Amino acid sequence: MIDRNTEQIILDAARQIFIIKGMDGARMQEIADLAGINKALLHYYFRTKEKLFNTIFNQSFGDFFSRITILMNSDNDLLLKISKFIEAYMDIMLKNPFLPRFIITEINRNPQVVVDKFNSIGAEIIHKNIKLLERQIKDEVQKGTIKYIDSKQLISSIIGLCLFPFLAEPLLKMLLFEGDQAKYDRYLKDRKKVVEQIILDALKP
Amino acid sequence: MIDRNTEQIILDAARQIFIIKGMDGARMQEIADLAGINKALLHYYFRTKEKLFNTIFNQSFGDFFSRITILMNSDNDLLLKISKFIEAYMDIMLKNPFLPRFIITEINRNPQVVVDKFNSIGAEIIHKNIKLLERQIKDEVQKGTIKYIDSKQLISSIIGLCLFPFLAEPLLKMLLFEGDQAKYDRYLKDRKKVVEQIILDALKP
DNA sequence: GTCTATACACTGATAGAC
DNA sequence: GTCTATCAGTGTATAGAC
Repeated sequence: MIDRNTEQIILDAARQIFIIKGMDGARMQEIADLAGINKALLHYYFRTKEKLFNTIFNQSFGDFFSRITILMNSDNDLLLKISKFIEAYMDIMLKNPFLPRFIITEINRNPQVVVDKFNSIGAEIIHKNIKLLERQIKDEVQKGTIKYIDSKQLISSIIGLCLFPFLAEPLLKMLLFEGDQAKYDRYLKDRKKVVEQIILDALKP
Repeated sequence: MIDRNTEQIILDAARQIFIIKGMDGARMQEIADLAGINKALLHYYFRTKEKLFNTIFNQSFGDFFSRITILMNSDNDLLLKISKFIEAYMDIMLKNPFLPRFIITEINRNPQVVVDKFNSIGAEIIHKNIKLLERQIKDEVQKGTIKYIDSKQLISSIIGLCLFPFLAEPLLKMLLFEGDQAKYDRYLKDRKKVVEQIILDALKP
């Protein structure tokens, strides 16, 4: 009925196109060309462009969040947990540098759909983990182990520091590195330690 | 020849649509409807969709950078300059919350065009200001007034901390605030001081 | 300057042969 | 499962009347 190999080839091609051009900008013809097949076969496997897109988006989005959840699940000491989170998070992004922009772009196009997908993928477990992390932060603040900072501000700062270089890559590369890719890669590589340092300084009592 | 009033109405409508839906997702019909005119008139004023889009994008992009340039031009002491920058930058974004996502989305679609536009808008003056700021950072590091940090890492961290809440708004609102807009507005309002605190802590020798 | 009507191109989707 | 050919819908753009 379905050739898993062909299906995978289509998904790989679709992912590349959708991630760069987004749902609206992507063309079925482009995807077919990249996959080395014709349009009709795309529809044979996925019926509509929207279904194909949703498959890609759900994969990426689900992957994105499940990895984060795993990261948060460790029951380490807070500072160690944060350090490990930053390191692992940056590693994931280095392997999927277009993912953040893809998700943000799609959010821009249709925020509601993203919220719905998030809920269908497993909002509860993620919420639970975030609440847990927030509680941990508040406890440490209470104990005086770390300086006062609002837990939501801290979490968004960590993620923002990690993601921004990927979200704004072309701009930063142009503004700071005169378009030099090698220098930008070096910057990305160094980023882990910098983010860790900034966050730890911010928490030092 | 051209009714400046009608032109402005069209631009306002086009901006709203393009900023949310992007170049590919926007429809001329939608823009015409929002402007209260018909499609033909859009073409009378701007000939093509692409020209209309470029007008909007260049305005937004140019505005975005010229404001930043002005901010950087003050010859204050570094720490004061950074504090003032964060404050003014956040104020600009609070007034144009969709701007960062609009620019990132367009970058994703066509990075080269963005680079070209950047160069045509006035890359030299911006580069000059960035180099100046980098020099200032390096000098202060040298003098020991601030702790060592790579100047490019510092600059991107400041901007990232400011912009991320706007870039990822729907996600953050959902993940951290259960979709509560009022809470999110409060978070944004507090953000200035948090970013300032984080950066100043990172620079404390 | 502004409208209605329409031309023209493109793209998603399907029919049907192999 | 895979292809070629084709349809139907949509969207940009223009022609021409007022």
